[in-house]
Amino acid sequence: MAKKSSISEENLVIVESPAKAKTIEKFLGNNFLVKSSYGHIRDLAKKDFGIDIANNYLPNYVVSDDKKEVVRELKKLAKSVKTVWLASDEDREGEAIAWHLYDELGLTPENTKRIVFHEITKSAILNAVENPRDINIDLVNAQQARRVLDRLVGFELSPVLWKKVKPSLSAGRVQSVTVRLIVEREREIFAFNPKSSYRVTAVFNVTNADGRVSEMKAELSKRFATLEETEVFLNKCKGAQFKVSDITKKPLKKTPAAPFTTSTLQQEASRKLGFSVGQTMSVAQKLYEAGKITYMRTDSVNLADTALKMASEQITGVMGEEYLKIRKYQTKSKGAQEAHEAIRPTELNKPTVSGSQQEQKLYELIWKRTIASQMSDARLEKTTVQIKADGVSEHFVASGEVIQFDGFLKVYLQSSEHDGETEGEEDAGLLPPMNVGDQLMYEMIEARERWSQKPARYSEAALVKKLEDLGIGRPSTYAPTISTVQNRGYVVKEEREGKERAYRYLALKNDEIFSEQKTEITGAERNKLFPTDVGMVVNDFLMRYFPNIVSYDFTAKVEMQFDEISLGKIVWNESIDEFYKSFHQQVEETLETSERNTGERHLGEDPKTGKPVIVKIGRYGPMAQLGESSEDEEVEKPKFASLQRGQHLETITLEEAIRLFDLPRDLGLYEDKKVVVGIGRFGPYVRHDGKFVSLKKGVDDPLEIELDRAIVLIERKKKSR
DNA sequence: CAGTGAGCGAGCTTCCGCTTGACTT
Repeated sequence: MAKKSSISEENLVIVESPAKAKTIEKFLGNNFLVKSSYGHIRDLAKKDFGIDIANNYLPNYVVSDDKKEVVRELKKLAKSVKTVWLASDEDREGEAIAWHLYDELGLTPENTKRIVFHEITKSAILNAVENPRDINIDLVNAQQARRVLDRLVGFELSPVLWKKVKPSLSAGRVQSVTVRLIVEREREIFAFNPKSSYRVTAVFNVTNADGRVSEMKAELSKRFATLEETEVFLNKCKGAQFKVSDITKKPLKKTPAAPFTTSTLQQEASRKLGFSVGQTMSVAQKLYEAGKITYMRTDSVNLADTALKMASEQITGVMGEEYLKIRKYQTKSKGAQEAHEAIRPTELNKPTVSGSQQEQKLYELIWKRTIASQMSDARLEKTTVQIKADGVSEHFVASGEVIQFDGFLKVYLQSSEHDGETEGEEDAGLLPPMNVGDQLMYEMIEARERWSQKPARYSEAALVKKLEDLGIGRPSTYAPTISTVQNRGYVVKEEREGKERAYRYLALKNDEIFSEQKTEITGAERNKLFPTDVGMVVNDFLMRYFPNIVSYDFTAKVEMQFDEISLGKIVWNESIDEFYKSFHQQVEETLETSERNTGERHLGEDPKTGKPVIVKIGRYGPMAQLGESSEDEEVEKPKFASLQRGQHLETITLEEAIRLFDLPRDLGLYEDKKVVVGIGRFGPYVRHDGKFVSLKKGVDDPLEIELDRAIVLIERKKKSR
């Protein structure tokens, strides 16, 4: 429904989001016109930092290009109404938006009111209108300090990298710590030394009262460090009489998780639906714009009273009173500002929704999580059975769980913390009935060599969780930050194939021990974040010269300052000055004293020519160099070769680097024309008769490929056209 | 579609946090 002439209204309400504006307009009477500012309308100018450092860090704000039109319209409307209601979010950034609007639209105290609400419900909006206040200038100043600090750090640090590492690179309070996390995790993995031990499991036959026999799995309570110990144990088990030595039953309670925030939604959508964080946000945006869910960029786990009422009706109506338990959740995350509700369906009596498949799936996930958060605990009984044999000191343990009341599990299965793991717990089912003293025959006892797990590489969603734990970044920046570090070439999201690993396997059956060598695939990765060479070199540089900025608690420390500013206890530009004086000196000193950092490594000498072999970051990325450049015309110029996919400055060996200079390589003649293999701008290729055939990664290695195989590829290409 | 890597210097790059579309293949 189009509004009547917009000039006739007496009140103009300005919120941040247009979807929000539409909803709110319905709650307010005809006297109110509701418009959106589309977020911030101004930002620091680009040139000269946008800050007059000598003049108390006076910010120079300009209306952003894409907001000129918005500001023009708001200005016009503001003039035509009696009262302008600034209704941006109640957090640091929202308060600043209100202040920028006030300033830029030329408002006055007489015609302006500041209102806030944390949920988009009729009662919350009407209540806000009843209780206007003034703009909180201390909170605005805290935001200015935040903005100025980020600009100073980003715009002073990035140029240092341009001079010392490579042009166009970037550094910042958030992105540089993000890269650090990934680099350090990669090095932990590289340094990790897996240790093996033997895990022993057994299958016992349990005879029921009616004579039926069922199988029961049990695990030995101890792992053995060596094959010898394992064999000694299995020998002891030969002919041993196993008995049930103990049965304990313990009640177990499971509690639902809090409703979704941006970060937890990204994590669950990644685990259960395989979405990237960017994908989750754009699908959620669609649902939000269609009015199907509440705002998707939030750090709050709170639900509006109206939502609790809807949940209560839905749960009691469909599942019964005993499934209902209304709960209030508290946020645990550092620096949460809770300007919004948790992410929930706008109407809780709709378990499904129309739309694309992705929208349907994400919506259902949100619906289930929201409903489950207001449901009863699940009650389980956990049974643990101990099994022992005379003369054997170690014992087996079998455990089972029985659900006595499913509670919230009826709608929502929480996924485990393990990344990549999908829903469901261990295969703990029901145990067959038994009594202490019962004799059990073993069907089989197996021992399998197992390795300790290396630390897990970050997925996008796991990285977001880590950042949130450290209080770094905000709901609106998690997805963009992950794009930035990839766009800068610091991080890549990749698949890695696993490697084969041999392990020992022993089995005791019919009192005989069998031993076998088996193999497994280990270390395969899908959609995980890896640091690039540039990422590592930049991180090492920052760690050496700016450890304070890339420290994990830098953000937490400055946040404490911002809090003080927002309480009016300290003056914002004095706080910035204290930081900037020493930081700027640090920048100057680094520019003067630090060497160019290209991650250069001397691998040794080429045995054929005696020339040195080095690897470093060149203009076009990581490369190897054979020989040194020299002023002397007599001396041969050095040779260069790019590193291949999967090769890294830190780990490449002399032999691998030397082989890179074998390219381009003559394979021989085919149809009287030369066949040459090399690496070009677009990767490895085979050239024949002026035509190129690309080699697929992981299929053909340019260093290994033979003439026969190359001919196959050439012929295949000929046929395909 | 199929290398490049010296050194100089012009002119450019760059931050974080609020919001949506606007562009196509």
